[in-house]
Amino acid sequence: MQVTSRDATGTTTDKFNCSVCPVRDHAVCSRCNPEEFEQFKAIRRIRSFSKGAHIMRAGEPMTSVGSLTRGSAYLRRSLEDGRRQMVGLLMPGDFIGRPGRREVAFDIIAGTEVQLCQFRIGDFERILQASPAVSRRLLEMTLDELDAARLWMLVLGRATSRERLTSLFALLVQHDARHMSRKIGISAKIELPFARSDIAEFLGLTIETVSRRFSDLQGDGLIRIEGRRKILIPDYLALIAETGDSESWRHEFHGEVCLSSAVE
Amino acid sequence: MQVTSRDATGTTTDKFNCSVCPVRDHAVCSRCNPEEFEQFKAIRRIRSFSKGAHIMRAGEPMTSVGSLTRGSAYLRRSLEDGRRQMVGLLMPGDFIGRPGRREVAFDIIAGTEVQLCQFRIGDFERILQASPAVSRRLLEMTLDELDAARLWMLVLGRATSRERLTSLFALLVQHDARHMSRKIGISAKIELPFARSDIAEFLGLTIETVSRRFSDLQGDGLIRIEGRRKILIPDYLALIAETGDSESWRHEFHGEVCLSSAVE
DNA sequence: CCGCTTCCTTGATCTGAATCAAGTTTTTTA
DNA sequence: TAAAAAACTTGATTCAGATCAAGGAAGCGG
Repeated sequence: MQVTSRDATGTTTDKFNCSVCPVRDHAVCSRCNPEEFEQFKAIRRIRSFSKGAHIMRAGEPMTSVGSLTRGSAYLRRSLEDGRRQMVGLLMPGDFIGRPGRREVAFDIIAGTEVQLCQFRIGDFERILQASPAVSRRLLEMTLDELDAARLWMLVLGRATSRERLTSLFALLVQHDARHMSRKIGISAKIELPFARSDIAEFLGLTIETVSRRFSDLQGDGLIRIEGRRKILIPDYLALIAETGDSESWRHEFHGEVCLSSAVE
Repeated sequence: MQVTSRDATGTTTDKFNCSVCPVRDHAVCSRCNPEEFEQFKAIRRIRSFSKGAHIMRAGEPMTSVGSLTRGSAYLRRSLEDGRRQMVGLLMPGDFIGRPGRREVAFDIIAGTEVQLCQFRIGDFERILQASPAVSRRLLEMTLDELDAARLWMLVLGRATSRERLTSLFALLVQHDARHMSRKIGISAKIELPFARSDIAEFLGLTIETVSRRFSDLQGDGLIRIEGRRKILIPDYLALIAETGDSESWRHEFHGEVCLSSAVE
């Protein structure tokens, strides 16, 4: 059983109830049988990180893995002269860490206040070995992330700055839709989990270019900027028509797009 | 048991001996017990594809999965106006296809003559359900591919054309090293599995830019172009110093870099 | 509420890679 | 083995996004 501890960025508590866990039905533990679930409960440790904190740093030993339960975080990798690229976006339910590897490969940074449900890597690996339900779920999640990473490689390799920004909006709308298990209407409102500089790092652009494209898209009526971190998308289909790959952004909805107009 | 069949691009044969399979010790089946191994043997189907052939096409139903046993292939994804990006490189031992998904997400194209060891997706999924060894191995392979994809996202998002090309060379040297289980000396010779236009698609550049950077690197003595598809790298460390991320290309060797000079 | 800092926007200019345009070399085919 | 096609290289020009530079708006700490 875990001793309660505290460090610079986070706190540990055992007062956490899995039955009201916000990611209970899509995290790595979501397909466990009751017995496996008890094992996880016994070894879990809830921690929180404040916005901007490093959850892990590339190169340091990987001591724990776990699920992101609240907030959002991102994976980042840097070139030696400081150029940076975000290489992944972590939303509630996503798994953090890599069983079978002893060293962290990417910086993981809290984009907002973040809450994690962590396990020491050895403890987790023991459950992983023993439980086909857990390893199957983790495989499924990893395969999904691999597909998403490859889809994003197309954006980074070939899309224009306008296409990149509209693709990011489409991605965020979908994330919301999936996690809120809400259907998307013709219009949508998204909360940006990042500052402009983070968006630039995500898209492989500079902050100035990102800012200009925000203005352009607003000028063209494709988005409405409502305060620094909120944007309204009056017509989702018009937006994805600007991504250069509307087919896959429509398709990725898994058939949940609601085409009815007259929402706005 | 599989009936022998033939189609436009490939042939099926049952004359294939797993005990001399070139990827026996790192493919998805490499950790099976003898019983599981027999199951694979019973359902496998060997097929070959000629250079340039589509092994699978994005959007079509995924009917089979399998291992690449000989040759190399790549994953590609296109924007609607035809811009293309390679999003993965498949070498012998790599797994093709995605259990749990019914539709192919990427075009898969044979870069050379290719030989595959395929299974019908349903057959494979049955073994995957039953065998922890197979699902653990597939998880491990998928996690490795995810890391590789994310590393490449940094190249596509932030690297200059010169850095992209040197990174590709570093990647190919490492692939060789890993598959030949041969240590890398200070100098290396690589066989390019692609034409210039494929390299351009891989790097997110145009063919003209790729050609110019080849010439520049040769002019600077970092490579020697020996025929269309062979290049000699006289000094690997000098080459990776040009990638903008020499640390990770050195590191990725898993400590196998041989620093002894006087090889050339 | 004020001053400070951080974040964001906009403008002017520059630059690396794209595009357009020939040529050259290699490979294929007849 | 000659002709045609495909693959590659090099040069001139253009352009999207980077860089350099300045100012404005929002959040914050006292």
